[in-house]
Amino acid sequence: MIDEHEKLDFRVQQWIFKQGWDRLREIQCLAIDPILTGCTDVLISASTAAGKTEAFFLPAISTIAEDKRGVGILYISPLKALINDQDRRLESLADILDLQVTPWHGDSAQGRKSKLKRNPSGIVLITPESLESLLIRDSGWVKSAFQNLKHIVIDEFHAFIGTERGHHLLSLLHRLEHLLGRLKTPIPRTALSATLGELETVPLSLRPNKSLPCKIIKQTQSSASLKMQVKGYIETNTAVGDAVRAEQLVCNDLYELCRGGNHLVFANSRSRTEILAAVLADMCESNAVPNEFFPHHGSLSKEMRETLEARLQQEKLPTTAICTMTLELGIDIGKVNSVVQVTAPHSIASLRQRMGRSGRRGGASILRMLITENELTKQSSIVDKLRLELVQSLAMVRLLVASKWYEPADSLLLHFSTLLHQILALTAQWGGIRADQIYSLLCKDGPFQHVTVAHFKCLLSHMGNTELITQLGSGELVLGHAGEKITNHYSFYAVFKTPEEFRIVSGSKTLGTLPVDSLILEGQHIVFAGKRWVVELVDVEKKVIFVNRAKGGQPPKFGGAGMAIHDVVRQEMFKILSESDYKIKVGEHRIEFADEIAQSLFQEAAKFFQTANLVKNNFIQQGNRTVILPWAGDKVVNTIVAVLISKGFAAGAFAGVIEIEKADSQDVINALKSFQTDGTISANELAESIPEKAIDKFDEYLPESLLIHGYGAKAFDIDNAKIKVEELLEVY
DNA sequence: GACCTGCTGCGGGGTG
Repeated sequence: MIDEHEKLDFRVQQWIFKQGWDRLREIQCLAIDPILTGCTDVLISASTAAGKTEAFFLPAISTIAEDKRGVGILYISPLKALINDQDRRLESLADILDLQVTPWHGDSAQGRKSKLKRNPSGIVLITPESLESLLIRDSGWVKSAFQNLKHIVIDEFHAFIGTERGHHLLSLLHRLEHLLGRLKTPIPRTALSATLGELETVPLSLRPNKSLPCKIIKQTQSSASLKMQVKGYIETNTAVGDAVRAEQLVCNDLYELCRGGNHLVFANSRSRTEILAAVLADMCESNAVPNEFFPHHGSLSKEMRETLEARLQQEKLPTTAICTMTLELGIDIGKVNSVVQVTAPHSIASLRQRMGRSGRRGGASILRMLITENELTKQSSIVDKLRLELVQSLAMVRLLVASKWYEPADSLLLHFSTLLHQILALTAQWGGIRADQIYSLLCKDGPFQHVTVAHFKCLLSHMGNTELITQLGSGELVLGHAGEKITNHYSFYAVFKTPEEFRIVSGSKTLGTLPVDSLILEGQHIVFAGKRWVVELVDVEKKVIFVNRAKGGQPPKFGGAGMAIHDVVRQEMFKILSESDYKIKVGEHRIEFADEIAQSLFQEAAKFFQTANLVKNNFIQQGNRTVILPWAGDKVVNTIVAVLISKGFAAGAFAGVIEIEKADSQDVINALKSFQTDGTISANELAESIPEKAIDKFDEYLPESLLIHGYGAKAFDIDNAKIKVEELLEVY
């Protein structure tokens, strides 16, 4: 392995020598053979700053050093900022081999693009959207410029897996291989990712038709350790809306923990990011010290974000960024002293990604979680009594540390919105194309393999009826009037959309706005602005949700909406509550990772859990309300809620706990028994009663039947809901 | 009380 580098181009070896590296790292050595030979896909999984990019580029560049006709390497990134970073990092290596590097995205220099158009060669760094625009507008040039393409590499691959954009990317790569006549001799793909976990499933996400094998290269367990702590806070009954006062305790600790060093504080929402940054800046001012706390999120200007990124990277002044997921991906900010997570993380995959941002010079990663729970009153909801935000956080730490598990992509999604986009894109690219060609390219051999011929026919005929496409006398399909209009606008290229917001209105008063990507059913109970509401009417046209006040105790602080929590996380929560123990076993020892307040909050929750006998008691009657504790993921929970609403109950779910108003538990049990035995309710049927089903960008152009089908597959899981209901009913 | 990502071609005006 020591001499592995000698297989690289002589000039690449010289470059390595000039960097002062005494030897290549393990993943870099392991990547040399598979990338030089080019007859396999490669997945490189290693932490941030472990040299993944070089692991790909050193051998890949060696294979194109001699033959410079045409573009040799295509690098694809989810972010423009990463392309700019990569352009800088490749400069010296490319210079030594006299290779052209061209960043190609919406904001990159026109001059360098024109130069590539005249003389295509070297390395192109591009986004999926820019690649789409090249295929549609200039596929002839792409065909000749990429004729000699030897490698495709995808950075931050986990950011694409399971998403609409990821499906778009797979479709683009398949269309590119088709255009270049390389379906039989596929161009090897390399995926780079820092997210560890179930790597065996990833090759299928990289090439669904398996026309090339995939070599997995994984960083062996680094000696770097992880230090983590969960800190608890109790919020005394603050007036609702006094967000600043509520965050003061957390800010006192943040000030002590972070001042003087470089840290990232992940706050989960833009508004909380702003509040924390403002409170901390005020604290600096009143203590007469320079401010070193700054916000970073998607609504801030590019300039503000870049200034803060540069300040973090330079490490000249102590800096703490209070941020959302904008600082989660691999933008070049160097490593920080520690990472702080305020409020429960949304997924273990993102927690792992955030954690990897700390750990300087091979030292330990340091992660703290600051979790605030409400002080209990007589009115407190069961979500508060069970301290579910804290319990979820403890469960996620355990899964992160002990089991190396992370949330897999939902493989049941049908991606009809993206399929419609790709039909339009293919038609625009080819000018005219036959239906059977589209079907085999996109569905049979491409990434939309779940789509049946019947679905595809239904979609095409609807697209014909709505003038998105038109069939010529020859049988070929071309763009229709509506299709021309959509594809001619630059907004066509991206498959994801910025979600529209619905106004929440009570009487004549607007309470605020809510993105429509969450489940909203008429009759559903929701929490908004710290109060309980029942949805009366959804006006899809005007984008308004009319609500009325609902009675029934103090609403829970946590879990009214948000990202879907996975089954495995809820089961881990149930496990630690029923065992009254969250500590992590290592050999004979049990590792404590919670501070005193978090420990006592957990004990409170565990005691409530035991006293109410919640191991067995799945249906709880509280006055005229019934509460169900299914300990299941949100897809199953949402399915049970929708089933109950379809049977006339007023149901809602918070943090995975189902609450049914004005309902006797025996009636609820009977309703669930009939759901289990009558076998008539399908996901499509539940989806039909959803007022607004158009979630993804091109959903509005889908025929109603496919819209329902796609929504049903995305929101509901009848099979697993039945299994869960059977479990719940076992003792009843 | 979620969060994030991306995009064309052209015309007009200023600068060297």
